[in-house]
Amino acid sequence: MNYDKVINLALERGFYFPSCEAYNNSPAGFWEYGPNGVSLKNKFLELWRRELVRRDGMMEIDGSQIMAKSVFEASGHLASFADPIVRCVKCSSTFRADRMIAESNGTIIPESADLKEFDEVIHKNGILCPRCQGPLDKTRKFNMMFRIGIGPEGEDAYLRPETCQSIFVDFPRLYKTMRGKLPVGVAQVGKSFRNEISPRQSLLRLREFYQAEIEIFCNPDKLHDTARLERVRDVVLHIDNNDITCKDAVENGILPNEFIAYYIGILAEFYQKTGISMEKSRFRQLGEKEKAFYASVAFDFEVETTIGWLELVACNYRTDYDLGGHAKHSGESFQVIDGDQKVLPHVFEMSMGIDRSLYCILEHSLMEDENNNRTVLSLKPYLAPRHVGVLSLVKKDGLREKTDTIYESLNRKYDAFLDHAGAIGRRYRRLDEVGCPFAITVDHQTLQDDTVTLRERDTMNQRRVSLSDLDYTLSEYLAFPV
RNA sequence: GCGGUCAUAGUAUAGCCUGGUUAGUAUGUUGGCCUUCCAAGCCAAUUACCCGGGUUCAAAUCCCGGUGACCGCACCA
Repeated sequence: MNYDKVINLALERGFYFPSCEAYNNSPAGFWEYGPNGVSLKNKFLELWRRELVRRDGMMEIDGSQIMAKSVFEASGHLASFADPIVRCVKCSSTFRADRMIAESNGTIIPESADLKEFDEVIHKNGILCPRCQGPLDKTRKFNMMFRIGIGPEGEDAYLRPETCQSIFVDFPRLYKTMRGKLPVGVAQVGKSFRNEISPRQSLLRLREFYQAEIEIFCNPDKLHDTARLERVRDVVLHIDNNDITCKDAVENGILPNEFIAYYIGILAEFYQKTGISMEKSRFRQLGEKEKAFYASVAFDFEVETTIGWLELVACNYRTDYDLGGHAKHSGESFQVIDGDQKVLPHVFEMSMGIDRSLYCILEHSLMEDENNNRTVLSLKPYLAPRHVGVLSLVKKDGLREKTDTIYESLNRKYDAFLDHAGAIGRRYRRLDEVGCPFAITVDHQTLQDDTVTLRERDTMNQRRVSLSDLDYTLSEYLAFPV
């Protein structure tokens, strides 16, 4: 299935759509989730909590989206989350200053260098616009963080460009009050904000987007954690073009240690359960130039879609970059006691893009069933926005009332959807399209023996189920995997 | 940000070149009739010219500007 089909489904069936549609000057890069999208997202996050947060005994927090300027001085975002750009006065093309200079005469200036250095090199060498040979304006920095003003004085603060900074800043309190013991994971789900130059492709490149981040604080001397690795030793990873178990990946040096292998393992098991095709997924180790400024080792979890490979999760070993930075800037201690050792913990993170993950789930789940002339969103039942359709075969003879009663008995526990209108086949098709895995239909026999037909989405098979068994049957079918 | 293409109902489209129609069609949606399990049929209703300015007696149509989308470049923790 392709991008166009997915976005069409998203627009038509209330998964997601552009923000502020009524206003024609609304900027790009902002999208909203409709009812089916929210329901899918909630269930995806419930799976995430089950498979990662609860499985590993992590803590979850919910931090502020607006954070003090100091936080981003310490984190390096003010200096490094920005590109030096230079603009042509004549044709107003904009270039990355460091790259343009390198291409023009081979001078390598680090992108984090002082802006004057760029201007000096441009001036001395008489570098002109590579496109039109026009003169170049002064180099300036484009920071991708949204700056905002707090209070009447408009004091500088920023919308967070990643959710994890509050995890780092909160770490000492969490560790003390929640009886922390290394290694300990802290997780957070929420919005992050980046002022992308050109947002594209709906959920895939947003200016305001959801992240689910996990930061695992660990003792750098204790990364050969064989006991943990045992739990996922046989999980097969597709990594750098090999299919290899977690255990073998460590032994062959593909993964640096048991600790990281364990987390990569549970992450892989989580994604397996989302319905994203594992044959179209891979882990990829990033080279020196691709890595983020804080990472010493980095793996991306990537998924192949009809518009290419998408990065869904960035797994970074951030060392003590963050806690060290915050300790230095705040003057607070971020060291903790681990056994008889005083350590500044290192951090391994799994930073997940939720919106992109949801897109991949949709694209990998959407099917065209030519034989039955229908579109089916073959979601895992536990992720389906609607669990069960509750339909009356016809409205008359008391069937409507009976159906309403059954619906009311289900709709607190399940995402049930009541529908009396139109031909039964049409109603089944509509449910198929939003991924509803089951439908029960009330017919005249129901009035006699309290049974209904239970129709299964993927096979279209039907069987009769007694109303007294319905709750049990549904709860079995819709349960999250163990 | 740059270049190219484009913008008409929830969705897909006709009409634009050559200005004047009640802005057409399909599908969807809603209500009704019919109907005892897979997009049937019939009746009715419903919904649109991206925004601003200009030209003109008259603009969906021509011109300018803006915004957005798609593709390419660049960018992308």
